[in-house]
Amino acid sequence: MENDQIDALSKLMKSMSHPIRLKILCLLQDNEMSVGDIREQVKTTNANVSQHLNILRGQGIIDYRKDANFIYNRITDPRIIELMRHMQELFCPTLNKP
Amino acid sequence: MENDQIDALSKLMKSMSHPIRLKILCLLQDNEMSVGDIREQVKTTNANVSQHLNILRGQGIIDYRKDANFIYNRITDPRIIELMRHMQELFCPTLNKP
DNA sequence: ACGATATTAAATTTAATTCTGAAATACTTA
DNA sequence: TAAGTATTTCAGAATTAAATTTAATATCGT
Repeated sequence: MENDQIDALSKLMKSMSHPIRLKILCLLQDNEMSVGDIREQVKTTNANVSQHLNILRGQGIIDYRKDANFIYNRITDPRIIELMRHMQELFCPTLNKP
Repeated sequence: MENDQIDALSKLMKSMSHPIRLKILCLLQDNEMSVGDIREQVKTTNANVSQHLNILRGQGIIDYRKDANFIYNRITDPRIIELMRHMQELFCPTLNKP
């Protein structure tokens, strides 16, 4: 594995590994959500959520659509959904048990 | 997914997502390696490698065995190997192509 | 035991993130 | 247009992480 790829992957992982951002990604696995909805779940300020969303957008992980004065966010990169699924499977034993 | 699990996973990911530590994990995917060997590949100081190894040890990701005045490091958690493999598959298109 | 090499630990400095609160922008409805 | 709601931006303070330097410990071969 080459150094460029390692750097790129480490940036991606770093952007995902903040607890608030990881929780946002969990929430967005299933549904798209507005900033306000996310703020409620994550229990922080609007500004804080907005900044974290920007970091995820910068990595091309999420995207948004505008409707009225709401912004609905969703995961764009299917690999991220796949990765989240796999990590939950590996590290969250209480989930996905039949 | 619960908050505890999110926090635990974010800590794990954070510990993996430093470029030097990610590279160390790549190197250790196949072989065990001494600190000096790692230092050569990663091109930094011994002390720096040692610090990063300590962080990975603290997360239970890697382990070591002593032989003479060498310390051979290896990945202990099979889930980490599995995760590394999967991430390379998803994000490193040049690898694993037949 | 001595000198050489490998490794770890502690302390300091430097740099990067994160949070907060206020102000600014965008859109909607009355 | 005025007022209300949702979101973003900005600047600074607070926190946390990283690198460097230096000192300490351990093990080998002779």
